[in-house]
Amino acid sequence: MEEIDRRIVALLAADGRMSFTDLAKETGLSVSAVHQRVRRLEKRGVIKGYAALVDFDEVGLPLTAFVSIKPIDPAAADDAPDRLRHLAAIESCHSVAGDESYILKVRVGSPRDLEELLNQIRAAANVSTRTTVVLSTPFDYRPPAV
Amino acid sequence: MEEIDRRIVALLAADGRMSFTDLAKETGLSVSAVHQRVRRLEKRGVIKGYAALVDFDEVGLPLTAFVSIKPIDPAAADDAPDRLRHLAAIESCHSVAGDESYILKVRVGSPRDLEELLNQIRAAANVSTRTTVVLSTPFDYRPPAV
DNA sequence: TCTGAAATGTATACGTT
DNA sequence: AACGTATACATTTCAGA
Repeated sequence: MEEIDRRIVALLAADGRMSFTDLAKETGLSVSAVHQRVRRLEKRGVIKGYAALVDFDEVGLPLTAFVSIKPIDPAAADDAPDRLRHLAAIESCHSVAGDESYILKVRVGSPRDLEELLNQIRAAANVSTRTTVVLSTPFDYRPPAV
Repeated sequence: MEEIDRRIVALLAADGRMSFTDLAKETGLSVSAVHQRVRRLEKRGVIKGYAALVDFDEVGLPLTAFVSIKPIDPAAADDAPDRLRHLAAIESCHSVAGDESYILKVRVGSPRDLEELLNQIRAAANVSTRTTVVLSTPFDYRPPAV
């Protein structure tokens, strides 16, 4: 990818609502040229979307945890992501190298909600779970240095 | 927090560039009422910012990993986050319960870059590291169901 | 905290280079 | 690819309820 496109991506990753006017100033292009480039980056999937970054404590989801999962039956088909997608408390699902097969990041309101979620995960995907509770988050969602 | 504010937060978490006009339609408020609420949510820190979601494969950062760290000297002051913040490849830093003290999520271009980053982490924070490489990401950055 | 209207600023389509 | 212009649309501010 080319220099100006990288710059546009970096600027929007850091401020997803930056106006085309400001992007034009930062890149030295005209507003319409920037506009074209952003639309092309969206269409090509380089920019997959935009999100507001939310303070989870403020919206009733103060408990974050990492949940590593391992199949109970290693011979069974591995469709865990499809079986877990409907659980909205799971923010992300990464397939990983190592002893376990996936690492999930989950957000819930309370330890009780976490307990219930773990039961749902185990039942839905036929897996065992290992949970690491997050105590605090010094930083998160930092934009990539593209 | 109140019903309409929750809805606004959920809508912006799912589409960070949604216009005030559309937010007004979705919530049944006037444009200026929505506008006021969004500004208030931003000011109160419920909405911490906005980000474009980037395809990391497309911007030259195809390798993601989780790095768990543990202090070499357990008696030393624990200022690892401050010592690691300057490393842009670290997207997030969570203090966790369990055997290790922090879990970092990192993005790099290649195994060689990962090796170098791990050396920087160990040197900067005087920690040992345990790295779990991400093979694929079935889903990520899902908006919270506020 | 809301509304509606006015003023300003931005997004987008289109024609041109 | 990029630019400039014209128009449509969105944001922002403000007075008043």
